[in-house]
Amino acid sequence: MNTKKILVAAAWPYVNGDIHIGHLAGYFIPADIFTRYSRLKGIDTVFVSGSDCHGTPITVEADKRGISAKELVNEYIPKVHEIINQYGISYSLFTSTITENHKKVTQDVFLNLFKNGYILKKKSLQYFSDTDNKFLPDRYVEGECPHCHSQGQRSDQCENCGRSLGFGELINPYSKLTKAPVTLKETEHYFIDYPKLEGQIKEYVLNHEGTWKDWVFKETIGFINEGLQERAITRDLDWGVEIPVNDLPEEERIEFADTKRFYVWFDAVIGYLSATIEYCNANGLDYRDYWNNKDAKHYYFMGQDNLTFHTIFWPGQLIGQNLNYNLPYFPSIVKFLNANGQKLSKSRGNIIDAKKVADHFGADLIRFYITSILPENKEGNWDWNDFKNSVNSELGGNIGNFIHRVLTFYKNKLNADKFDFEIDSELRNKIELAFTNVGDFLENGQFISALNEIKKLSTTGNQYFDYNKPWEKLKTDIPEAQRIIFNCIQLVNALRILINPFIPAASNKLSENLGLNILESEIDHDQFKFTKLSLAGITVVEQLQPLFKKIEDEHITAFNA
RNA sequence: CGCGGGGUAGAGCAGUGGCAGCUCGUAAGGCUCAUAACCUUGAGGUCGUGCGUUCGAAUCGCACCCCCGCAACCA
Repeated sequence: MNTKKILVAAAWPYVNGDIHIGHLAGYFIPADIFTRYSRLKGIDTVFVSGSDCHGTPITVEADKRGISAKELVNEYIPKVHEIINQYGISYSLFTSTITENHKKVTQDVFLNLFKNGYILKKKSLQYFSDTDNKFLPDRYVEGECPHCHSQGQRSDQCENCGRSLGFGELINPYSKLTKAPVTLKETEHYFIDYPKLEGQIKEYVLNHEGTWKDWVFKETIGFINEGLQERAITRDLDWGVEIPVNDLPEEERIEFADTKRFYVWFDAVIGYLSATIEYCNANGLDYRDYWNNKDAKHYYFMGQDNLTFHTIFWPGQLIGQNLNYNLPYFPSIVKFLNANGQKLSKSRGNIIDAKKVADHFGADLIRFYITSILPENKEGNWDWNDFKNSVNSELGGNIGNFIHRVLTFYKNKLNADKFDFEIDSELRNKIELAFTNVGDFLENGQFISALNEIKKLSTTGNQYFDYNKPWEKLKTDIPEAQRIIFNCIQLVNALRILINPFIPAASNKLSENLGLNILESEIDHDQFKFTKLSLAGITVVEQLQPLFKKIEDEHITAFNA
C-alpha cells in the first residue's frame, strides 16, 4: 500500500460553447494520462474537475440566445459529460460550480479570507443602465471613441484607431444589449488584498524554481515582480455564488450586496477544493487527507491563459485561509494549439470539435495525435497530413504492427503453445528503462518525450524481430523461434501497460485479445513496471484484428466536408 | 523601452560552451512473420540577422528583424 496521495486538478471547462481540441490538449488529455499513470503505479489518485458555470460570457451567450443562464448551462453540462465518456477521461468526480456544496465552500473561503484580514471593501465607478436598473460589465458597453470618434467601440480599446481607452473615456456610452444609454455610477465591491499576500506567494513560487517548467516559473515570477494589485472578487451581476453578507458584521457589508455575486475567477478555482470535498463526502473519505496531508501532491493541468490564476491568485486564496492547505505542487501548463497554422477561433471557423473528430476517427487516435503535438513549450499545430502520417506510421505501423505481427506469429506459427524461457537480458534492460523514463517524463509534464520512449521501445521490438528472423528459425530450430517470440511477447506486454495511460481503449483491447484482465487502475497494485508474463496465463482470441486501422485521405476529406 | 514565449533538415520538435540530434516525410537497398507493414543505409541544416566574448558558440553578451501569448470570440 502506497501512502502517497495525489490530487489531479484539471481546469474547469467553461460551458458557453462546445469542447474542441484546444480543451483536449490543454487539460483533458494530459490530466487523464497523468492520472492513469499515477493509478497504475498504485498511488491513491483523486482526479477532480467540473463545469465552470458562472460569469459574464455565460450571461452574454444566454442573452444572445434569449434563454436564461441556467438553461444555457444545463444545455452544455451534459455535452461535456459526453466528451468525458467518449475520451475516457477518468475523473473521480466531474461536478459543476452550481452545486450547493460549491456555493458553501466558496462562501467559506471568502469568510476565512475576511476573518484573516485579506478582504477589502472598495468603491469604484462602473457603467450603470437606468433603463435596466443594473450595472453592466464592460463587455456590455459600447460607445464613441474619444480620439477618432468612430462609433460602436468597446470601452477598453478602439478597433478603428487602435488606441486604448481609459475607463470612462467612451463618449455617449450605451448598452450593447438594449442600446439604452449608460452612465458611470459608484459601486462597491470586495477585493482580495494581494499586496498583503505578495510576500508569501512569492516565497511559495521561489520554492519551486527548478521543479516547474522554466517558462512557467519565469512568467509567474515576472508577474509578481511587477507588483500584485488588489483584485476585485465580486461583480454587479445576478448569476453566480451569492455573497454571504449576513455572516459579516454590519459595517463590513457592501451596499446592495444582494445584487452582486462572486466574480467567476474567484469561485471557479475554489472548485478544486469543493469538488474534492464533494467526492470525499460521497465516498466516506476525508478531504483533509488530500488537502492537509503533506504527502499529498497536487498536480494542476491547464492552458497558458490560466497560468497566473493557478500559480498566483489561487495559491494566494489558499494561503489566506490559514488552514495549511496544500498549494499547487506542479502546474502542468501548455501553450495554445493551432489548427493548420492558424489560431483556433470561432470567427475563423477552424475549430475542430472534440466530439465530431472522435466520432469520426476514434478517441484513441485523437488522444495519441494530440499528445504527440502537445504545446509543452511553444505553440503546437494540428495538421491533417501530419495527423494521418503520425497515426498511420507511428501508431499503426510501428506500435500496432509490432504487436500484431508478434501475436499472429505466436498464434498461427507456434500454435499458441505455452513455452517458457529466460528473458533476454538486454531486452529486459530496455523495457525497464522505458518504464523508468516514461514515468520520469510524465512526472515532469513532458508528455511528448514520454510518448517517444514508447515509440522507441516498439522500434526496438521491430528491430529484434527482424534481426532474429523467427520465420527462418521456424524451419530449422523451433525452440529458438519460440524463444524469440517469447521475448517479443514480453515486449508486447510492456507496451500494453505503457500505452495504457495514453490510449486506454487500445490497451484494453489488447488485454482482451490476450485473454488478460484489462488493467484496473483503481486497484492497489504497482502495475506500471516490467513483470514477466507467463504464456500459461494468456489465450489469444480467435479473431485477431489489428489494433489500429489506417486512416485514408478520404476519411479526412469526408470529415472536413 | 509593458511582461513573457518562440525563430535549429521539407514538416513537427529536442538540444543552455566541446564532432548538429529525434520523429515523420524523402531516396536506395533488404526482408516477407505482419495492416505494402518492418529492417538497413543515405540525401537533406549559413542553428532568424549582425557584431562581440571564448582555444571553441545553436548554447554566453549586445543590437536588430520576424512570429506568438498576456486585452473580444477562446484552453
